[in-house]
Amino acid sequence: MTPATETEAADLRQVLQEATAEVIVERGLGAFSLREVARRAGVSHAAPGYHFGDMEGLLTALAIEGLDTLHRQTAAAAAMTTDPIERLRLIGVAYVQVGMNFPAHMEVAFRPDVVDGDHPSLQTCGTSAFGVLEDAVRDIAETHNPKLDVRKASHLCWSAMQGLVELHPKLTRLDEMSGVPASSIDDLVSSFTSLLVTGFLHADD
Amino acid sequence: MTPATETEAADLRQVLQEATAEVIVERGLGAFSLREVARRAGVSHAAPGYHFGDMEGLLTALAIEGLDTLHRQTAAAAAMTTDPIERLRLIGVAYVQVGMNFPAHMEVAFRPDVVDGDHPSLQTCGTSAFGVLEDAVRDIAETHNPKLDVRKASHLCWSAMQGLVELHPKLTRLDEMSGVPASSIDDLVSSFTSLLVTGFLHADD
DNA sequence: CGAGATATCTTGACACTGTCAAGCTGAAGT
DNA sequence: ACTTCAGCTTGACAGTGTCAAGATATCTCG
Repeated sequence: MTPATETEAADLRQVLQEATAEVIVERGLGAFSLREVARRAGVSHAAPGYHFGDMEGLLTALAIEGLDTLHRQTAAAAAMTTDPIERLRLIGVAYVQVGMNFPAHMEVAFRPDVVDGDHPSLQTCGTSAFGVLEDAVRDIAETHNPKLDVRKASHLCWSAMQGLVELHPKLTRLDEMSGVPASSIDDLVSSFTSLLVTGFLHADD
Repeated sequence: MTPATETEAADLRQVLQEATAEVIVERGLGAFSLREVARRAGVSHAAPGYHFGDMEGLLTALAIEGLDTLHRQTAAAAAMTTDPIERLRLIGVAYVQVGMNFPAHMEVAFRPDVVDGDHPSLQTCGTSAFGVLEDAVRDIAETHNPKLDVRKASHLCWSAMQGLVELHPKLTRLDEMSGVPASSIDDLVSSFTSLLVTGFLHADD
């Protein structure tokens, strides 16, 4: 109720982003409500708009936070080994773990219909996260196969991981319907990485 | 204004689905409006609800139509060749072309937050579409590498294609920002297929 | 110390929304 | 001719996002 200090205002922005993630996870993005976020944060319905401009601004801030987390966690994973192939696998595991630990953040990160895709920070964070992956693929190319098209191979890796995160619930259901024991997502990441790297090592584009 | 015959009612359902796809493409799914669909179809705001139950029902019908189209077009593509490797590439091209020709259908097809993921037809169409892909991968395993885990390899293919369709706008932008000439999506499909198949041929799980 | 500026809210209004219920109309069935 | 039914329309309601105006506490400056 009382006006906030700068620190309190920053705290409120963080509370609003946490409430946003909570509402997305509980209700689905399709039923997202800015007023519900305000209620959970204990402020009036107009407060989020003051801090973030509008609903798109708030969701964009959440997407930036998500891609920043993705970048930091994939960079940390990459630093855990000097073996380029193992590095790619660890990056994949980190990617999927961020997707599971921050589902709302990652869900909005690739939704041009609800976030501002032109936002500079969103693009910068996305470029940084992609860079970690591309560096790992480049290392593989340098040590095992200089013929590999690093750019395209990096695109394939990201597409595969992004597709896995999004499709995993559906693929799991397909497996269950076929009576096949579903794989854990970590297991799939390792299998995917193995198959992808095998292709990279033998590629002769 | 006048009550419809059964044929006219079916026509209206089709008109509503076409208007739905149009609104999604123009406004984005995040700003989708059922009343706008009704306006474009020239009926009252309650008519879509009568035919489809509610907004989720309408979007689910669109998703089913999309997956059915995907199944039919990937099956047709698969029938165009007897070479298993070329078949997989053609399936990938067909997948991406459906994604580009029916963006609204494919956008809602994987959105559990706006469609009814438990709808039997949605699952049946999804299973059928996946089956075309899995058959192609199985043929590759039988002719080139019996050690290949067909299920996981199929999952990888679908994840990669789905990820490509969704990420292609963002990846294209990353390429342009880096001064790299962006690849066409068909070119990427061919490169992806080549890399994936190379991995499949040499896999020894 | 008081006045003015500023940041950070709140309140209220507006137009739009999805859903539901009641009612209308024409065709089909008895 | 009456009843039933499918396929709508109209109207109401509660919730929504955004905007404008106003309130309040803090900060700055003379």
